[in-house]
Amino acid sequence: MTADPTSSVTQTLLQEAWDEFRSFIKRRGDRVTETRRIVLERALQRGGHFQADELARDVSRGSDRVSRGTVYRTLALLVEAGLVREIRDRDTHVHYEPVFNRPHHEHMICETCGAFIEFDDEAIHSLIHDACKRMEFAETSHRLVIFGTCKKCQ
Amino acid sequence: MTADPTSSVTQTLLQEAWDEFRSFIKRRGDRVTETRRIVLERALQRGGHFQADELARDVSRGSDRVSRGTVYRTLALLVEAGLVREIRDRDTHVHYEPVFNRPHHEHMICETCGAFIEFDDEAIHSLIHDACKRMEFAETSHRLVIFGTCKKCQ
DNA sequence: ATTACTGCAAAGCATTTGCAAATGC
DNA sequence: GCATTTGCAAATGCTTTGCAGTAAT
Repeated sequence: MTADPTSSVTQTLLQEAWDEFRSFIKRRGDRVTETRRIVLERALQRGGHFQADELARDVSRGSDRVSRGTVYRTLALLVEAGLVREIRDRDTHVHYEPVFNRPHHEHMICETCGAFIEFDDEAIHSLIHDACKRMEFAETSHRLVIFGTCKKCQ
Repeated sequence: MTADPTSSVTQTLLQEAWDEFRSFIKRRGDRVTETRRIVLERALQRGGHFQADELARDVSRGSDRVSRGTVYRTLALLVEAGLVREIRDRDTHVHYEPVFNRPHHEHMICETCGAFIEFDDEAIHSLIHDACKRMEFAETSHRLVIFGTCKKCQ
């Protein structure tokens, strides 16, 4: 149901995300800038997961250039806004994943080809919820990663 | 059921761990050294989680001094040997956790005080196993982390 | 005797930061 | 006009590496 192969992010989705980001920025009394719009756009356009440095390199070329430092600063802002989330699983570097308008899901990581496979399981969530209750722990979020070999690589 | 408050690692456990590490080293045709024994010992003595740099600092003082570089190299070896595992959750830096003779468990991380709370849930494992079967994914390991607020901090 | 291991200090590298210039409000 | 943001480049801090000396087999 995606729009077109080159950009998996529809214009409408981008618009909505930008509206949300803008409102977040204003709520904090900060400034809505073109630079921030560009970073958000490029981050969402990457689709799947990406690294800060990767995005920084991408954005440092072309007409809409944004400096490395600013990419890092804006990414942190996007995380605070809840539009992007940090993933720390594999290498030393933080990976990011857009969360805007995406349903909750867990990951399987193929140790052979590196693929991120998304899946979800209501029953697991429910058990996690129970475990928190049992331990008297107030959950804000959780993360489940399964390492192994994907179907293709077996 | 722990031995004494100052070191939660019994002498016997240390001995067993060292035997296992030694056998791993020999199997690879590498060399069994005093330095490696010291790093293993200090790593296990830390109990809970620790960071490489933390251990390096700890070990760089006192009579049994081991250099920073060697700590990192030995830690990598311990991971390969399966005596210690890497945890990448919180900050940019890798955390380590001894796995020798410790039962599998998941973590809850308190976002207020930073505590690592360990818990386990057979039912969750079983569902994870089912999910892998469904997705035709061959699991080698998994990791579940729940973020939130612990009982004390609520 | 060989070959691996260690310590040291230097190099790497993603990320952060300080500061002057640019920009939003 | 004033405060925030940006770009640039330099600094940071953990981690890795090269090399000469040391130790294990």
